[in-house]
Amino acid sequence: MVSRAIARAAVLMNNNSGKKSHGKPTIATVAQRAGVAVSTVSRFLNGHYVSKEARARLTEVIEELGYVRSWTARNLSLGLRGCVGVVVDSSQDLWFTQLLAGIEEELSTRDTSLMLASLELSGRYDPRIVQQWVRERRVDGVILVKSQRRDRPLIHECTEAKLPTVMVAPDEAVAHVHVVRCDNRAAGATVAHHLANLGHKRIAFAGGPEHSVDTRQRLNGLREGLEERGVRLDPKRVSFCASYEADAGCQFASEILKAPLDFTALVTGNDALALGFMRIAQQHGIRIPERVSVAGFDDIPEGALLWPGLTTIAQPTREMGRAACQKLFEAIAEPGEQQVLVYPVDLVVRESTARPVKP
Amino acid sequence: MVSRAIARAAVLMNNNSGKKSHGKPTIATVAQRAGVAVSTVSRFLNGHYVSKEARARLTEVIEELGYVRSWTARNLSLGLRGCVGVVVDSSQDLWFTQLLAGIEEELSTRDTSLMLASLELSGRYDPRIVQQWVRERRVDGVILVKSQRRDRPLIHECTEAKLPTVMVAPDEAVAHVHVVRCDNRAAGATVAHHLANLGHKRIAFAGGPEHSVDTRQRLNGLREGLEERGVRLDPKRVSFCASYEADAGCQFASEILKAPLDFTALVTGNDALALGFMRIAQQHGIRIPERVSVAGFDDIPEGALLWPGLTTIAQPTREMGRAACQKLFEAIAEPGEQQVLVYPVDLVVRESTARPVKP
DNA sequence: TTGTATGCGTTATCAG
DNA sequence: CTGATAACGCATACAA
Repeated sequence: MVSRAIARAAVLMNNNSGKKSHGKPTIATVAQRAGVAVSTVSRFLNGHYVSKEARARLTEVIEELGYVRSWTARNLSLGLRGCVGVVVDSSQDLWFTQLLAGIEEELSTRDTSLMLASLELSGRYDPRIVQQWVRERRVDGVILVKSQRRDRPLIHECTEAKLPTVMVAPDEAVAHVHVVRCDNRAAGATVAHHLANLGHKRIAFAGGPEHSVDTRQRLNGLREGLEERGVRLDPKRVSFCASYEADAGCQFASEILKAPLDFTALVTGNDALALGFMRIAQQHGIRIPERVSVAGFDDIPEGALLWPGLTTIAQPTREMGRAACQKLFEAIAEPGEQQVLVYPVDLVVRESTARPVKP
Repeated sequence: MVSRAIARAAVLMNNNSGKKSHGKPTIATVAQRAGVAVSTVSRFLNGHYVSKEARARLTEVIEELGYVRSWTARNLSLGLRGCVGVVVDSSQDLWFTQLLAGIEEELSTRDTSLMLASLELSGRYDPRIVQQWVRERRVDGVILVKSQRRDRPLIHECTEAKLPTVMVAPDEAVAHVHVVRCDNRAAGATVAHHLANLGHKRIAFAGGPEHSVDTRQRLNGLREGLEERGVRLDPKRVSFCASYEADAGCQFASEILKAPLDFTALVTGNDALALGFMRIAQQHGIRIPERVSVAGFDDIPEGALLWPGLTTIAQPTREMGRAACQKLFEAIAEPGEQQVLVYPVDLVVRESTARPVKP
């Protein structure tokens, strides 16, 4: 007992003068300098009850010492990791990089780092890394981006482990997790109105995979939007691609261009499909938008880079990234109700759509 | 012997039974179950000296308990953060996202997370977040991607703070840090040979900023490569853009297209510039590659998406990301010599280059 | 409101 | 080679 008290005294001595550790001031240094207990400092740092005088003294001392708290220690004490996981099919996805910017922004305000996981890093689907995260609880929460049907087991594991989870733009109906997405139906309707206003009557739709919720909602929006303008979307002109990749758009184009085009405007399930279509169409000498107008969804940056620029629907992607992060932090702080946040979309008109030469 | 071990185990059991842990097994749980001290377990985990028997017993117990070590605690003890910083102008940069994939890959093998910082997140240059990182030592090291002249103060702060630093594809001459980059001179020479082989004699170069090291090296490589084929690069056909963005490429195109083209092939400082040029050229009805061949550097994914596809020089970007990460970990483990890793490049031929119609 | 004492899970030191 | 124990820096019941 006595020896222990002495040891403690020695420690305090050390903290006082020599700063034996990394040289950086700790909560103890601050406490001592301010003449209060460490717990008071801790309470102050976390915004709990502290007397006016102590508060003033502490702000002063902290400033003076240039003290910054150790989040590692805090996390250890709290049983946290100070790190959230972000999961996406491929970090190459351009829409995702915009989302990432929003996440990054929000993360930088807290002291939380992030771990990235691409489900398809090396060409084939492999969710094991993420499964490790949840099993070993290497992250305090996860943001699942654009998850699909094949991710169901993964999602299940997250909820099962009671790991705070936020899904962004899920292409699946999900429950028991926060969701941040855009208004796909409105997006479809907006495109519809744009094309109808230009005078298009014969419009085709080339979606992503048929079971994709995004595709279905966008298609519904398109159909309804056209009907509102008295234009009918002929089911014969509706088709689906195998994926959302540009390759699938190329394939669709190669297929459809075997016969003469019987439509004046094409709406695709997303921008990548549109770009793929445009690439092949141009290769075939088909002029856009003179011969056919093209519109997509997502507003990926490439759309603005090529000629003609792609008319598309923009989501407030960065804002959605920030929101996802905020929701995740809320969920980590106190697991509560699951919310669904729906964001409005915007039409971006570029050169790929124009009045039809002959309706 | 045996009975003593058992007795000790019993005591430890008692000691431990009162603990209110999160239910997860800790190093102590493992130690008592295996009948050894925590320090032995720790040594085992870190690959230090442990007797054969203890080693065997521990692997067994750890497997049995499903024990996973707490990296938070480890970092606290080691004075680390378990997190590296990755800094780039804009996380939207497509070349960067490929690099990120490599970094991600390497990070996932260790238990280290990452913090992202875009120097130009909100439109204007703002290195304050990164400065905070180094001052408060919120990261164990940083990877600086494509840093430029304006980043000099930042780099200085990093080295000053003795923060392990790796630079990837720096566009500046730097010392005292690890560097991972590609062979820009060879890249230029490779393009030169490709174009010369196609029969081009009148070749133009539109670089990035004039002081850019990348641009200068690529230009030198191009010039030398052409000379090797007996083609002279006319200085009148060499110009520089204000930036490496597509916009600058557009601007260059608008400018140069005011007069008739006096060259049959254009090499740009990077792919983005090439895309910008192509967009405007096509808008002006200039056919690529019939009227002018175009080649860039970097092999960003968009280059393959449009028509005609862009001929370019590919870097082993992902591998470079992994290497940067590895070097950083080495530097964190033991600060030592600064190395420069130079990676070879590859020519990717697409549709934007062809034989000139009339040399 | 403040202070005391202890826990969080590892690693490092140093004596056996 | 192994074991006991002091850091690491912070949070928080509990007592005052």
